[in-house]
Amino acid sequence: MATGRTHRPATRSRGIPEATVARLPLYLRALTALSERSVPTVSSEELAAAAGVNSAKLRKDFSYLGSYGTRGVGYDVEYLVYQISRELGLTQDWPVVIVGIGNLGAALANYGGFASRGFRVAALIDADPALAGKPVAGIPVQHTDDLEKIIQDNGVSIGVIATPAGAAQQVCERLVAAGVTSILNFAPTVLNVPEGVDVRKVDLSIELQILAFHEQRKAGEEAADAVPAAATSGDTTDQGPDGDVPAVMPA
Amino acid sequence: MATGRTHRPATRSRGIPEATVARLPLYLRALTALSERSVPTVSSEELAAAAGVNSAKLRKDFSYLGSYGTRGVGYDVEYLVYQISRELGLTQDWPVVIVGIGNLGAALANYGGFASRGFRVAALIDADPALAGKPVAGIPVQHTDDLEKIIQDNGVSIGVIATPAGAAQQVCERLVAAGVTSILNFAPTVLNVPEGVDVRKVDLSIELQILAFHEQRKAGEEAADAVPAAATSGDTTDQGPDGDVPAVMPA
DNA sequence: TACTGTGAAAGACTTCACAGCC
DNA sequence: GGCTGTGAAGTCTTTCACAGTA
Repeated sequence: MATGRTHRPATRSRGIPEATVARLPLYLRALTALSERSVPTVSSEELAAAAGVNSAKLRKDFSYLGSYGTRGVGYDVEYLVYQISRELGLTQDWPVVIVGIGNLGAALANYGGFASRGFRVAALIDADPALAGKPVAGIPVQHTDDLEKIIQDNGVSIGVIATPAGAAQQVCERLVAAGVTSILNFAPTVLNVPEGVDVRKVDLSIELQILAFHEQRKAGEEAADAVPAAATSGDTTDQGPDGDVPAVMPA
Repeated sequence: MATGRTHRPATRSRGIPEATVARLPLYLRALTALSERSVPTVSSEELAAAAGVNSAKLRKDFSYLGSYGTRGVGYDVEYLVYQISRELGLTQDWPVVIVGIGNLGAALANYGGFASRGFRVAALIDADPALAGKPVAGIPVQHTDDLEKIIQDNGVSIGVIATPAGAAQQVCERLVAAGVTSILNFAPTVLNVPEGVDVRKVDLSIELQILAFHEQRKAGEEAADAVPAAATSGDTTDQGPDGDVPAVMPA
């Protein structure tokens, strides 16, 4: 999914498939919950259910990390938590800046899921002078003018953009120039970045649009039952219309 | 493919690939921007750049919808906007409820990207009685007690969950029981839903974790010249990165 | 000429199914 | 017996490359 990829020929390094990487946080979350309940071990079947995937996929995913399970028994919860955390790089501290402290930026600043996973909100930045100095989630908002200094002083390599679309590219360029090499973009626009910089995007309305697509199709199917209009090439019972997807889908 | 029809292009064309569906909103966004600038036509190359994908992929994607371009010329912007909107089901009105009006719920309620795409926030719902009646984004918050009535009165089929993780499954069940068949879940938990209900999830911290993974790897590459085994953290029981699994086989 | 539309090839990801180990 | 780890098969997605056409 559209991310500036820096592919090198991969000497003999750990080539974990991108799809697997995207699921590791899911497993980690499920494992953390088990850990909090002091569950010592878990089978691939149980963990898969908790993470919302199937067990074959989970085992395959884990096989890319190494052989961390015990046949006949399952996986040691604590050990797996550690291994996955390490693989994801969550055993280190990641200072993060959030640029654009509107509703969304404030929500992000308050979001508990960051701190609990090694991410530390090092600074909040906004272009509105009226916001400067005002605390959000206990952190004073700083003005965009100081962006470069903030990045450098805090050794920030991950930036979160929650500005309006119109400001995003410019903010992005300043972040990159100041040393940021990973960007999480909430602005509904495509960011152009140089090689070596990763961008991931979250667009709230895109997800809704995908839901609408499937929702519409459901409605269409109901109607098709009632009035079998044209025989659309077709066939088989409607049990499993091909696009109908399992409950939880990959992001 | 066999379907050479140019008329009445298959609303019901068998199976647009999921990957394509997920990109349609991206194209739509880029096209909308062009439309606002009164650009009449666009080539696959230009549009692809604006959407952040490559042109072959875009053309392939469009080929699933029908033949909406003109060889030697490109695509008519307005026409494509309409076709994609229709395909996504955005030409109809989708009343949506948001459950959980914390920071994130409020941000979503205020988010402009919904309204502009056929989504209408029909109601805001929260379990906190203190919030009841207070307007957020101009819409008064209603109490969870009335959830079922709200869903039914408004004919809502899409629900957005922005509650804490602990409340999400229960809210989900009530939504589904009341008739909701598509859910956008922001709570960091897996939702169990019956067949026929679609769930899409957005987990803000997952995206950051994926970035951290790549970020970590970048750092590793820089240092790769130095020492083969970074003495990062003690790999006590671990096999170590050396004698490791073959990871990925060269296909 | 310039660009779309699309088979066919390549690649990525998922699932199957079972060998191997506890 | 129960469960992991993994080749192999199957499916989905991307990319190539070029025929077709306004």
